[in-house]
Amino acid sequence: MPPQGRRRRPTQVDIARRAGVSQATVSLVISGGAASDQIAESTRQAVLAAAAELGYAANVAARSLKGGRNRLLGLYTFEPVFPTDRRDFYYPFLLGVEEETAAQGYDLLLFSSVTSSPDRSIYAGGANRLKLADGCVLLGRNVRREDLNALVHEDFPFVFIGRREVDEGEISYVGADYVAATRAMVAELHRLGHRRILYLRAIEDTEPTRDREQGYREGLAAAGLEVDERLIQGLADPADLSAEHVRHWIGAYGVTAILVEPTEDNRLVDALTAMTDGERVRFPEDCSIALLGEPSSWTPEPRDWTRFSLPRAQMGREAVRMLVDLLGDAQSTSRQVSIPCTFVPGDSIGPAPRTGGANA
Amino acid sequence: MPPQGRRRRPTQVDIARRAGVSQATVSLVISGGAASDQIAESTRQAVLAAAAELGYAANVAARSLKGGRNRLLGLYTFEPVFPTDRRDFYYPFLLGVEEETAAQGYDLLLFSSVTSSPDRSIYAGGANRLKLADGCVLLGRNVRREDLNALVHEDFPFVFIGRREVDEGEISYVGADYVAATRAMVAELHRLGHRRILYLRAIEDTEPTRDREQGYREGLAAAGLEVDERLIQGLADPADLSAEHVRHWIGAYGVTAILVEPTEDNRLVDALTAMTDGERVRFPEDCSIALLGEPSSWTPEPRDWTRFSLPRAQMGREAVRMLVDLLGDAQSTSRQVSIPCTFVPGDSIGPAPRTGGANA
DNA sequence: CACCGCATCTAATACGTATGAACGGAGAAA
DNA sequence: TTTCTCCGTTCATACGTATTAGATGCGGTG
Repeated sequence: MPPQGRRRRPTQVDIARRAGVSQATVSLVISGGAASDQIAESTRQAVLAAAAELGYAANVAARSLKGGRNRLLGLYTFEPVFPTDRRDFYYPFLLGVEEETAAQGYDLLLFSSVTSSPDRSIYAGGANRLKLADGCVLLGRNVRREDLNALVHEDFPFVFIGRREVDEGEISYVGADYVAATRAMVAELHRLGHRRILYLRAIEDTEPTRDREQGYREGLAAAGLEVDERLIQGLADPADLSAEHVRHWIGAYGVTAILVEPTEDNRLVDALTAMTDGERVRFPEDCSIALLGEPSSWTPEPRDWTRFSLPRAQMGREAVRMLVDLLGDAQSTSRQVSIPCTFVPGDSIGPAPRTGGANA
Repeated sequence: MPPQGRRRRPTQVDIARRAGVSQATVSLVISGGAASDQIAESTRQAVLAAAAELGYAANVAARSLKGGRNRLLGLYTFEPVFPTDRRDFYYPFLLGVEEETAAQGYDLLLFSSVTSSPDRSIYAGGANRLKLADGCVLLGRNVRREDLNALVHEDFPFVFIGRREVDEGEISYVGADYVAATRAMVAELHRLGHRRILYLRAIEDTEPTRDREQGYREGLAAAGLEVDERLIQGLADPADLSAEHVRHWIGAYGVTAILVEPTEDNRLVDALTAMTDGERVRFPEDCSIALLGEPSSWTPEPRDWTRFSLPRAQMGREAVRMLVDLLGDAQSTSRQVSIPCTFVPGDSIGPAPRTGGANA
């Protein structure tokens, strides 16, 4: 017992003693729910008064230990969030998540401690800290599959922002419709007369990348173009993208337009800017280029690249709505939603040059 | 009870059964700490093996229930945070708070539900929800004094970002040193030859405003200038600031420089931009002007106003460090820290016009 | 008068972990 | 042989809450 130390937090037992009732009664009154109307109004008032006087606040740990709910939603990011460039990318998601969390009357628990641990597993401390919350929104490109599997296995309610697949069963997610957006981008380029369209994809084989590739293939098919596998190139690091590469592709393959997949940071935009600054390649005069997504919120308008943008805040809101919905559902059947992206015209694509011939 | 329901998470009891020991032994092995070397090596290995096979993960709720603490820190904002302009202002604080929270091995609880409630009292729900966390960082200009008093009264550990005073006792805070920063700004203007310096202060009488005024007075005193009370004007809404006002002050009072207190949004910058866009007043040709602080992170460089900026991320970090320190201290003596601001030279002040005479 | 229904409330227990006290066995000292 | 010590392990309990199965009292009914 702390002799003169910080006062112990009041518990339901304290309230019970003060109000002259039992702890069980206090619990019934406080948690409010179904059985709460079984309580006489006078008793109820007495309990509430005592609680207010003592400044009572329920103990989250105890509540969730018991299996009850504590009106907390968690947010966990698989990426380290401290690099500021990425952070700018994730901020809109956070905004949407927090806004909808508030609207639903929940509080938001940011799992920072887990995030900062050296190995980025949810189970880092030997414990699954996520379970402090009633449910959790997950985020991030580099997912630990084994963690996802474990979560599904444990039947813990969560929603992923971004489409994700998992070996054992279906998971709930709110994804961006990269397939449709990429398909539309190909269609637009085709409308402008482009026939040789290069697709620069990320080297890792994640769902977003697969979706873009599928959209690319579908777009070509819809335009009646054959897929030239040489025009699908893996790009390990966007910073590698150079004027030499572009000139090579134009010369060797007759490429007139490029679709490139951005990373969450601004390496791609930096590389593009570097190319155009020296006038070594001009977009769209030498070659059209469009971004299959939207990188980190570039600061002072480097250039209005043609791209599509995902409604990140909206996705955050939608994910929270889905999660709350999931919490209310005893069956916990998984849900999947894809949200359309917005086409941003920009100024980096233009008509295909007349001289560019059929070079298939 | 789930009849065929999903597999229950393994507990220490499960491990104990499998390894043929007691739950207590498992706990001793798992938690590892001091008493762990009391265990025979063979037993230890058996337990660890069983734990690994079952995929054990400790239950955080149970663990923190036992310990009394959650390892949760709260963050509460007195302002509604949804207007995006303000949000940009508060974001750096959040960044710092979250970073240091993570570094300290805590998780961060954003009190969104309280924030969104119509009356913005901590005690909105009848109970003090802040107590979900072990301690809390508070933020925001428009504080509810009665809430602060109650918190102090309840002996709940918290740290305010920004200097705050309270009737009953001292509270802990991490503030910006507005006094010194404003004093330095006055000194700089004096060095440039200015003698008639107007101070536009917020109309509300909050600590940050009082500190700036004190710095203004101290700065004048240090420069050997008398305080002309007419040169201290209250400004209800920064949007009210107009070219007519400025011209009037120049003409009637011989003002050559203005110090103005910004709000957390961008109304002030908008008003300034509106003035200069029409060339109705030129800064610093017609009049020097400096901002006593830094408004919302203006998007695409409207102009590099002379100002000082507060290290918001650092303040956030410092607040968390202080809070954790507070948690470890049984006495819970209050702590106060003021962090110096950074002078941003900018281009909106210049030498006082020669013609400007002593007009006191 | 026994019985029932009803409205309120309480006793008891479970959740999973940590930990101080207790315990049993083996050897050593008496 | 008895007593003591020490080591490795277990017992028992507490943490704060939610929940279910009763307990209690009371008015009405047959």
